[in-house]
Amino acid sequence: MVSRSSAPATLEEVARAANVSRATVSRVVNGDRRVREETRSAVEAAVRDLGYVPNRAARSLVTRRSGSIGVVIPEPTAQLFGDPFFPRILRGIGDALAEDEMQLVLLMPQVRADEVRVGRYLAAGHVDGVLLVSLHGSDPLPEELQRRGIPVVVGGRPPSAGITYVDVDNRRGAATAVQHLLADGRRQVATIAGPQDMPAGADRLAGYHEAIGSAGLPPNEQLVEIADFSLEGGRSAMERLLARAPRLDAVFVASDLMGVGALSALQSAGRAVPDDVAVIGFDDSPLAAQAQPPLSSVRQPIEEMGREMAQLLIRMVTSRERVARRVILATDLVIRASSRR
Amino acid sequence: MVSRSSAPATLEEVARAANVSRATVSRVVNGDRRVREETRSAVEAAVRDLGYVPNRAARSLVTRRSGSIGVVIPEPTAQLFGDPFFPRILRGIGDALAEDEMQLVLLMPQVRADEVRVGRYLAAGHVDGVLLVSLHGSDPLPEELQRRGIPVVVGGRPPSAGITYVDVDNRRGAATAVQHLLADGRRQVATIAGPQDMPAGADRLAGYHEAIGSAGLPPNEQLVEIADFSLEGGRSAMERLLARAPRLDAVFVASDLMGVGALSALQSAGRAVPDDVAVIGFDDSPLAAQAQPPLSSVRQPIEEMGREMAQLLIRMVTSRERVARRVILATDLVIRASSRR
DNA sequence: GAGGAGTGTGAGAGCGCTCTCACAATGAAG
DNA sequence: CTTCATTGTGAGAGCGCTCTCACACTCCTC
Repeated sequence: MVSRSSAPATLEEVARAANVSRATVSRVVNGDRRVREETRSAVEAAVRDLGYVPNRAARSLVTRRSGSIGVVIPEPTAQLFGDPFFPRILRGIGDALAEDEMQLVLLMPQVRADEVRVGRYLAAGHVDGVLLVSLHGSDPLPEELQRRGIPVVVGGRPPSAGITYVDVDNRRGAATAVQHLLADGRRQVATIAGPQDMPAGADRLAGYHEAIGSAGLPPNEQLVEIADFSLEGGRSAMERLLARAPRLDAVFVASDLMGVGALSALQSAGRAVPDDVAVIGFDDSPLAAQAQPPLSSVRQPIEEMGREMAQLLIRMVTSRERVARRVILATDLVIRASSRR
Repeated sequence: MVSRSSAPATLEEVARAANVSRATVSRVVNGDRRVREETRSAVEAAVRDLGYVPNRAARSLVTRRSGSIGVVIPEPTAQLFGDPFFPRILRGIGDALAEDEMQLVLLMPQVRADEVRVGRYLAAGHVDGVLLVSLHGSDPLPEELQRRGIPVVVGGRPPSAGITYVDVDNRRGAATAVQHLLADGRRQVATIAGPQDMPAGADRLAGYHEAIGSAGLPPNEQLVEIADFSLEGGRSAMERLLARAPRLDAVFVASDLMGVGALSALQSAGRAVPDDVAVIGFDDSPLAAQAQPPLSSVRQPIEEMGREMAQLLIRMVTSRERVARRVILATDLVIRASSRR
């Protein structure tokens, strides 16, 4: 029966009810093994009766751990995708944190001033560790925090070494997509790449080049266009490619949003997909499945990325180990009508 | 100069450095006016010198306030939109909370079991208040928390009265869109509505009916289709409408995603937009502007909604007032090519 | 000049918890 | 039967902060 009294129960009260000391209740609550089975069950009964829930503040005060971790997602990253990247990675993070009863404190700096404020906040030690999801690689925050001794895990490849991070295997994912196109008999495989100052953009282009090279084909810069990950950007990049290399018979597009733009440009140009031109996107966002024709795409394990980040961070926080690790998650190629003969 | 010593400075140390008592430092830090100007600046200097930051846990322990509020976004809501509803509302909330130095603790229950866990967590008093963003109206959580004396503000119209909430004026927004179509000379104005168990879905349909009625037109259920807020749902709903009422000359669609689906169905059916059929969507998501032709839409002030929710909650937390309030935010009609002759 | 009404400051209790240390009780080893 | 671990438990000291209360000073007012 949960007590209906206004003030929540304290350790003291539970101890009195169970006829033991505060210390013993604390042991039971925190899973210390050295408690007689009999005592333990008496305490557990008292905890249940009084509806006792430990006071986080009091616990934090003595353990010097807040039980919460900060998740920093700069505004541009949050807005970037039409597809639900943002909720999905948060979900993965949230899942993993919930298992350890850790709180997720969300921070979304929008302007430079916010970033400074957020940095100060994090450095003040209000959280036990920090997860940083950033698609642009230029953020100085992770190194700064690391220098102050605050555990940090970055999502996506960070600019500098020495920082623990989790990334999707953009390079291999892209290469696999291109290999698929080549195996299908396509010979003029173009690509619409993302911004080259973003690791995801650069890595996917590298994967494209790698696959082309491995197939023994000569590199051809006429077949490469850089765009900005937007639908409109994809459309105009496709138009430029068609103008420059009218004989292309396939295109690997570094995001689904751009892929949908490319499809629309191909349609306007009277090219049939996949008969004249095969298209493969990246992200496997809901958009891809709903496109006309449905767009083949490289699927990223976003939730898993979040979960992995959180788990790495928790390990750093609890073990105080400071070895930089990196985890690269594999992608899956999802074949749909846009690349099927 | 920020101290480089490992342990962060405490009130005690600041007090010693400034040659005053702990109480006085506390007064300065918390902006108590009754401190001599001279004393105050001495304390402030010491704070700066030592890089003092108050320990949240210690403060919480005595004030019985955690300085954080919980934001609950059930998974389906987070995933629902292709448009960035989720980051936008969080951004509004985050902004308002940052002004009062409140932490945003994010909770994303996915399954029923999570909801129970989250409910327990919130009821345990680990947060000072709760914001609940839910598009489905059936959640029992807000009432439960309210009963336990925890301040709650809901985003979107909740099922029961007596709960403070912030909503967008879905009804008026829809009515305005339909009025615009009618004023343009359209006479067979259809609608693709959202799920009727969601307040946003029901309210937008009500707005449609209201505008039709106000114009003195007879209600015609042949012109109403219910869909599920998805692109594919919009497409097939449009097909059904065309089959049933081939002479329709306009359609108000309760979301942009469905609107884009409707556009594609109209195109397949050989209807020119806006010449044969005018289309207006809802949400003003990025999708709307990128559609072909660009889709007119009803813009919702999402960030403002988040900000308003947070401000209402903060007021409830600090003033301990428990009067249920409601705030309805106005929408804007954004006219694009899809409804322009 | 006595009494009040501020105003500025310090002493000290205590928020609810963890954790060290001491100690009792038990059993194994010599 | 002592000695020494081993195990189970309690006493008590804080963690860093806020807030009440008391007190020392002003500065008026009659």
